[in-house]
Amino acid sequence: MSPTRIPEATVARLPVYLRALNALLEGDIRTCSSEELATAAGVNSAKLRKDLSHLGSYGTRGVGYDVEYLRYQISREIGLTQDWPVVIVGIGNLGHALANYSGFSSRGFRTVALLDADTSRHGELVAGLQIRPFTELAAIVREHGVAIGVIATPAAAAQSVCDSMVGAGIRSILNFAPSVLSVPEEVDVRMVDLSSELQILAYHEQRKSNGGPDLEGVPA
Amino acid sequence: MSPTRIPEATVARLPVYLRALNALLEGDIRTCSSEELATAAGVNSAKLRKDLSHLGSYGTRGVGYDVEYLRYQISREIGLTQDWPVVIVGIGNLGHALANYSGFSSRGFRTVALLDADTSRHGELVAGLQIRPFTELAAIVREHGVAIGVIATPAAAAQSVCDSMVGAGIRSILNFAPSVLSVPEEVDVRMVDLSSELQILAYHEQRKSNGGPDLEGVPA
DNA sequence: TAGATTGTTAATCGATTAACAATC
DNA sequence: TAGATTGTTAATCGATTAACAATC
Repeated sequence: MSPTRIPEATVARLPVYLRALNALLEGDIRTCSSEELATAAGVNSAKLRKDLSHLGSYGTRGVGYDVEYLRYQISREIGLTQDWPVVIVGIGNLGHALANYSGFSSRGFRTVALLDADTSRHGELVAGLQIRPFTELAAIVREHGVAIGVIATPAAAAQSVCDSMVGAGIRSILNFAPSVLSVPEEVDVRMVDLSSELQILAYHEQRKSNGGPDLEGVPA
Repeated sequence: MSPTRIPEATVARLPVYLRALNALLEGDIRTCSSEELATAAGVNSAKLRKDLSHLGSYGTRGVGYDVEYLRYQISREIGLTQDWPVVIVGIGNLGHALANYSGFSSRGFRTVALLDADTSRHGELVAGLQIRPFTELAAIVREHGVAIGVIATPAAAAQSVCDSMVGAGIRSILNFAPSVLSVPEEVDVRMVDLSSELQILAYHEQRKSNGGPDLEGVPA
């Protein structure tokens, strides 16, 4: 009943739980405890139960959770029971990969157009859709009611593509280009930086190799 | 002098600062204040200064930071002044995109091999490298001292590829396949889930459309 | 010296975790 | 009733932020 504010950290884990529930269902597991689901999702069970408690009370004490039912409740909470038309701009290798990515064309999301500025690519078929001119963006957004745009262009083009998206009425943008985007307050941008993750790994790897707890590898 | 533990949240932002510093340098800006750098990175300046204070004292009060010098210090902290040989497994569209991704072949990282199980792809040239059989993994890891492996295979293959990587001595894995990986304690896995981000956007978008502060859109 | 801006302090806020009462 | 497991409480931990003393 209450449109409770769900903590941001919890929201970020809901997709992980959803994936774990799907994996359980594929293994024909119909019921699970918080312990089992937490293991499948790679978190600890106290955190999982706390997270789920923000959505409501969808388990049964002494028994556990009905996998199918919990999956539905999480999907509904995220908004995946609605239809989300998506447009992808920049159909290089990454855009191509995204267009084919199962998570982008399943449950809730529907890629309605692939746009690229390169005229020589127009008409080319990718993931069952023809690549179309970037200039058609506004018309496509209007026609399909697109609320989410994905940017997979080179960094140099990203801000200008972003501006066009905002101008066309898109208020949620997923940015794969390695550049910070300026947007009006009401627009939500999420940045996925492929190389950041690699750098974070390198940081930890370096710590492993170098000093154990009590500095080591210091030349005499 | 002290090998201070840098907070995880700070580590995750260092790549962002690095990118912002690179952008400033490209614009021929040699000096910046915490305020300017924070804007370029998309964070607030108090957080930036707090983050940088964990690395050391690399600014000048009343003046700001030397862009080049700060960039070097952050690079060194992350470990990018070392050479990190990387191997990518699974050369579909995503693997292809990663192989060409600038962040993967610049400053510190060096892709030494692209592997795929599909024999029909072997020998194909991608980003200047020939695709090689997955069976050569162990030999390549040994030869080049690979410490970081990237998985860009379909979900079904990911765990088995991961096991082979661990067996070959890789201790840091970046996983783009949508599946949770089981690894020994000493192995570090980071998961990049392309569709999670889309789902998080959808959640917020849904909130925007539906209820303002005082529930709305409730049918009478 | 006056102005600017860092690096640090301390207060606040949010997230995690263990423990357990509620209850199936 | 006994056993199991949720949902919640409360304590701990870590991250964020504003404010300002230090200092260039």
